[in-house]
Amino acid sequence: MTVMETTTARTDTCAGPPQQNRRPDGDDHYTISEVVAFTGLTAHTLRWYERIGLMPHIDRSHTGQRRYTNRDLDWLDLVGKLRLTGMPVADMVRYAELVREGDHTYVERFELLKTTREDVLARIDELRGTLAVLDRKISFYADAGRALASERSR
Amino acid sequence: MTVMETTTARTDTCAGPPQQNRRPDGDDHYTISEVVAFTGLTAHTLRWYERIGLMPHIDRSHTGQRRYTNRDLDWLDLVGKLRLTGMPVADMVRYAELVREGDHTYVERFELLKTTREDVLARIDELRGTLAVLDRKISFYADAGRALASERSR
DNA sequence: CGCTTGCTTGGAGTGCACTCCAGGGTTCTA
DNA sequence: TAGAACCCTGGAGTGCACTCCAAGCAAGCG
Repeated sequence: MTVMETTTARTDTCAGPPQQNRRPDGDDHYTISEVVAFTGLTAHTLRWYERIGLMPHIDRSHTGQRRYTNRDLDWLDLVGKLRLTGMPVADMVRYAELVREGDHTYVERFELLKTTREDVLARIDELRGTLAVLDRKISFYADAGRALASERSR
Repeated sequence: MTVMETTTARTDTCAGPPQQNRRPDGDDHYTISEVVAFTGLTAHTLRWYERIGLMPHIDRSHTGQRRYTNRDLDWLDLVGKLRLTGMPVADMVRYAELVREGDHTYVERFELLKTTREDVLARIDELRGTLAVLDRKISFYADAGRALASERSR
């Protein structure tokens, strides 16, 4: 029995609600510019992701142009989320390698996700700390502004 | 009447609880390596901050070595917080310029702080979104792990 | 006094994550 | 079938935020 089928990569495409405007599985071949429209990334960046191993090798048309699938879009969604966490690209490449290597990397992937989760929580806490400082300064400025206003109206 | 005294910079040093191990105002002269210990920044970075205008000109000893004051440390605390928000250095330099320019930049500083606050709130929300995705994947992996375990024990 | 450690400078170098370019082939629309 | 718009490649360039270097002066110690 195989818990995760690497060939269909269900484990790594459960990244959220599906995007709109997708074609049904089966005739899901998107050009690079369509993927640009979906993801907001540039074509340059998409090719670069592929070069550095952050994307699997993308299918090609008979003339060599890239044709992305729904699965590729799902993967890009996940990558987008991981990028938002501030995870370095090198770490995402590592994760992509683990996925490619198959089921036996399960534990390492799990650990990586949990570590990332902790990092995100820590970052949120950090931001809450800066928010407190910001609020203190903002209310200081607001008070100063009120003092200025009453000064002016006198 | 002057709402904010730029010379004492009270407005820009209310950044939080004071650091430990500081000397009392009056004989507060710290070498660059002491400031490194306080802030966690490198000496290179401290000099670079000064060069780009993110720090005011720092006092010098009779031989030309930098002597930081408590006020400088307060400012570095604030810079550290702003840096944690992800604010670009160029924007922090802009803020530093506003402080140097005096009271008439009050409104602009206020706006800048409020914008930063909104950015931080948006960033926290973004991170919460990624956290949701991460949690979904993590629980997926946990379930897969349990399935694997029961498989093994059978 | 010599040695180690610390500080000074301008300018060059680094690592990251893209971003763009030249020079070509392909696909779509009128 | 022509022209516009799109896509391909390897490699070079960009912007940010540091980070380091060389060469020299200064301070503390045995």
